[in-house]
Amino acid sequence: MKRVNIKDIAKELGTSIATVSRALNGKEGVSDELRKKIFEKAKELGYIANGLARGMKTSKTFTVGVLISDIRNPYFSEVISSMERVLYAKNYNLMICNVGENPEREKKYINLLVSKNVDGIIAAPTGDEKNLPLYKKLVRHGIKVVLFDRIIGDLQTDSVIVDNEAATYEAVKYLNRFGHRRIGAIYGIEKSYTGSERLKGFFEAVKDFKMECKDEWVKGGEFNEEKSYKCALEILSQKYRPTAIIAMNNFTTLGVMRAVKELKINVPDELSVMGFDDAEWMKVCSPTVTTMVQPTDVIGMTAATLLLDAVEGELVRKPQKVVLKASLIKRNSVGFVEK
Amino acid sequence: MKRVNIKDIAKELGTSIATVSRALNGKEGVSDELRKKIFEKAKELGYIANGLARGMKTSKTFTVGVLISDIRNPYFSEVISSMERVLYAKNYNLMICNVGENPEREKKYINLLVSKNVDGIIAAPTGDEKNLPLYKKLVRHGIKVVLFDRIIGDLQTDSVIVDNEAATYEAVKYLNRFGHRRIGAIYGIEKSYTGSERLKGFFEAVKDFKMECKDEWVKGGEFNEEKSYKCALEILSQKYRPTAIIAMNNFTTLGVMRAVKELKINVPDELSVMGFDDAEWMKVCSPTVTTMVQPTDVIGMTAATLLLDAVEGELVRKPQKVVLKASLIKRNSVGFVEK
DNA sequence: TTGTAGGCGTTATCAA
DNA sequence: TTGATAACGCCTACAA
Repeated sequence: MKRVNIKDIAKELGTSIATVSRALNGKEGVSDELRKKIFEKAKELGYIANGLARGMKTSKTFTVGVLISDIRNPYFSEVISSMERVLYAKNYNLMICNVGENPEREKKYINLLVSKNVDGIIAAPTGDEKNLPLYKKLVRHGIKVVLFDRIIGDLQTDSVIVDNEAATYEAVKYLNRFGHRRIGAIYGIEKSYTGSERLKGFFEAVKDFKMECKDEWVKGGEFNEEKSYKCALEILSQKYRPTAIIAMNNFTTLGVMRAVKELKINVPDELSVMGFDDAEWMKVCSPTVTTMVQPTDVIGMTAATLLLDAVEGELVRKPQKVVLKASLIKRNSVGFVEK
Repeated sequence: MKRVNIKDIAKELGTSIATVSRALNGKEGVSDELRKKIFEKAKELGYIANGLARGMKTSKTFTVGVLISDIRNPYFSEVISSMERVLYAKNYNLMICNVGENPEREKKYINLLVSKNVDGIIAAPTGDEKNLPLYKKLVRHGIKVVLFDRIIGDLQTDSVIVDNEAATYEAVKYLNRFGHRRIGAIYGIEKSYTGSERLKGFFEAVKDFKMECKDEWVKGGEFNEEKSYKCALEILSQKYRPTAIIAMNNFTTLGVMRAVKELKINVPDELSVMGFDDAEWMKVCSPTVTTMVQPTDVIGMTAATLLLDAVEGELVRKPQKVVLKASLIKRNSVGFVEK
C-alpha cells in the first residue's frame, strides 16, 4: 500500500505540488482558502511527510545520535531520559548507540550515524586516540558534536562534564572529617577520562590530608561490578587494612557493598564506604550508602540544549564547556573511625 | 564542506556513477580491476553512502523505532540493550521513544517514526484504545511491528510476552508453601495489560489456595515507587494485616521495601515480601528480595529477531506469538509464617 | 563490461 | 497567488 504524498494531494485538488508544499509548510503565498482545503485534504488522506525526501533537500533530519557505553548503567539511562525530554519537545529523535568501551563499535556507529545524516551527535566517547580524527571530521563536516561525561583533548566542540577530580577530593575530605587516616580506593578504567580524573582527585586529597594509603589498598575495578567486588575482597582481607574505602562509580560501589556483606564487615562501624553515583539500591540497602552524586538530569538537559543551540542556531559560536559539580549525599555508610 | 558522493568518485576515475554504485554494492558486472580502483578511491575520499538517498530508492532505512514507557526502568533498559545487540550486528539503528504512559506521545512518536521511514517498530504499547487504529495502519502500510511486554487485542502482528498471570499465580503458590494464609498485594496500572494480567493471576491463586485476602490489603500502586510506598504503608499499618505481600513490578517492590523498613517490620519474620522483576538492589538490600523475574535478555533478543525476520524475510508469515515464562528467584524476603 | 537516464518525494527557484 | 522544473544522491532498467 502506497504512502500518500504531496503529489496525490495536488492531484485530488487540481493544484500543483509546489503549492501544496508551501501550504503545508506554512509559507506565505497561498490563499487562505486554498491553504485550508489543502490541510483538510492532507488530513483526510492521512498524509505524513516523507522525512527522507525532505532531508535530502534540506539536509536536516531531526535526528541525533547518542553514543554511550551502556544503556543499562542507570547513570546513562537517566541522562538519556533527560535528553530525550528536551529533544522530543522539538520533534527530534534519538538514536541510541551502545558502544561498550569498544573503539571499533564507536567507529562503526559514528559512520552509521553519518550515513543517516543525523543533525548532531551527543557522545560519551571511549577516549581511544584512534577515533579522535573521526570526531574531528564530524565537526569539520558540519555535524554538531556535544561531548558529555568524558572529553577528548583538543577537540573543539561543546561539552558537559562533572568536575570529577573535585568530586573524589571532596569525598576524601569528608572521610577525613570523620577521623579516617587510612584510606583505600577502587578506581575505574584508568585510561578513561572519568577514571583518571577521579583517581587524580583522590591522590591529591590523600596527600593534602596526609593520609596513609598503601599501594595494596588501591585497585582498579574497571567500573565493573564483578571486578570491583574481587578488588574489594582483596583489599579488605588484608590484616592491616584501611578504615575507609572509596568506590568510583555505581557498579564499583555495588561490588564493594557485596564484598563487605560477604566478609561480614560492619559498615560503618568497622569500615566506612563512600560510593559514587546514585542508584535506587543505595537508598534501601543496609546501611544506606553515602555517595557522590552526579546531576544526571542537568547533564542530559544541558547537553541536549547545547546541541539544539548548535543545530538550530544560525551563528557560529565558540565551543562551550560546561562543568557541573557532583554533590555529596549523606546517608549511613560513613561513620567515625573506631578509636 | 561537502560530503563525497558517488558522482565525485566517478568523476575522479573517469567512469560513470552507475558503475561506481554497482561496484560498491558488490553487484556483478564490473571488472575486478575497475572495482578495486573504485574501492580504493572511495576509501581515499572517505566516502560514506548517503542513507537518505539510498532509502528513497530502496525504501529501506536500517532503522527501527522502539516504543517504551521509561528507559530508566531497568526492565526496559535491559530489554533494549539486548535488542541493540542483535540489531547492531545487522547494521540497524534504534530510535528510542520514551512514551511514558501517555497515548498522545505514543501517537506523535509513531507518526515521527513513520515520517522517518523506519523499517519496523518494536513497541510496548500504552494499550490505549485510541491508538489501536494507528498500529493497524502501520501493519497495513508494510511497517513491521513487534509488540513486547504488552499486547493489544486483535492486532495481527508478532509479539513477545511473559505469562504474567502464571507468574503471580506461582508467586502466591510459593507463599502458600510457606504457610501463608493472609495475603495482600500492590498491583500496577489496572487498565494496562501487564497490570491486569498479574492481578488476575493473583486473585485466581488466592481463590484456588483458599487464602484470606481483604479488600484493604490490595491496592494499586500504578507501578510507581512513591505510590506503592504509600499503599504499603496503608496496608501494613492496619491492625489486622496480611502475613505476606506481593509487589507487581520492580518500582512497586522498592516502594514496599522502603515502607517495611520505615515501619521497622522484620522481613521475613513478621512479613514475607514477594517482589517482581529483578534489580541490582534486590541482591544487596537486607533482606535480599525473593522475586519473580522476567527473562529480559531473551525478551529483547526474541523481539529483535522477530522484527528482523519480518523485515528481511521475503515471504509473508503468519503472526508469531511468543510466550515466555517468568521464573522465581529464591532469596531471603520470604519465610515461614509465624505460628 | 560500461554508460545513460529516469525516478524516489521533497523544497526552492523562477516564471507566469 | 500559482505552477513548472531543477535539484538532493542513489539505484536500476535499458542501451550500447
